[in-house]
Amino acid sequence: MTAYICMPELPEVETIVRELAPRLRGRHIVSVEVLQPRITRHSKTDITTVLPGRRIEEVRRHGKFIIVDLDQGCLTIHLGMTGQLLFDTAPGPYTRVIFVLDDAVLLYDDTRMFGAIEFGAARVERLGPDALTQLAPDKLKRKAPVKAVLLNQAVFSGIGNIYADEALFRAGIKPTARNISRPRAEKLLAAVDDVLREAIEHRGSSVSDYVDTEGRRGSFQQQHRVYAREKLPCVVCGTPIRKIVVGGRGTHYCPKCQR
DNA sequence: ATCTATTCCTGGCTGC
DNA sequence: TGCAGCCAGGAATAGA
Repeated sequence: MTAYICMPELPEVETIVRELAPRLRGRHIVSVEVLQPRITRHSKTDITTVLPGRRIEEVRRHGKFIIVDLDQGCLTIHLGMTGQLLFDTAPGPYTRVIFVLDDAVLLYDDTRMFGAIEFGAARVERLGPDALTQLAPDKLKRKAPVKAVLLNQAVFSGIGNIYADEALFRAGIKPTARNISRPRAEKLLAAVDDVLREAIEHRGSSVSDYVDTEGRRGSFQQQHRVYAREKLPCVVCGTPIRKIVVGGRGTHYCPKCQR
């Protein structure tokens, strides 16, 4: 099977949570096997001893974090770059954690191991408000480049590299702009909300030609206007899209439409 | 307090 | 053709 890369940002995690919640709600965890200890590096509690016997009450999301509420405590999952949750699949070379449930086996696969699984919500508590809630424009007024502010999960949580670039394009704001005005901040937050909701409708963005067994995965990559479009013509004005580095991340923008 | 650079990790791509 | 070297990026960390 060809692996697909979904670059899990808020819309991708939301899509996964919507699939996961009805399948996990009410189930019990039978046993847990950690094949790669690095994945549980942030956990203060050994998940292999604390999880067996727990009942799953709910699955929800904050930013890019998946939160599995249990009858006692919760489990927090971050997919990093390449994390995947797979039901009833044979373990492969990148299977890092195996959850045996009362009616299924759930695998956590992750090639690059940037993802993390921990007992408790310590890291979630350090996050800013979820990017799909009502956001305060004044929080964007900082000295750092506005794109770096968008990526700062302590300011707003859930926006990653793809949707930061896409929202800045839609708002007509250059990624390197600093101390942006109130009207521009409001415009940018409206663009963030638009792009995230549209992406959720498309089940997120998938990078590569992979189609799963149901024939559906994210398709929002077809709507990308700047991300991964370096040197291609701007969809609005035809100017070649430029790629620079902002906040240590590859950043795509239209030099004419974004000021 | 805020900002910036570096680190982790590996598949896939580039170029010699 | 083969392989070294670089690139991608979310979040933690160290340093400014």
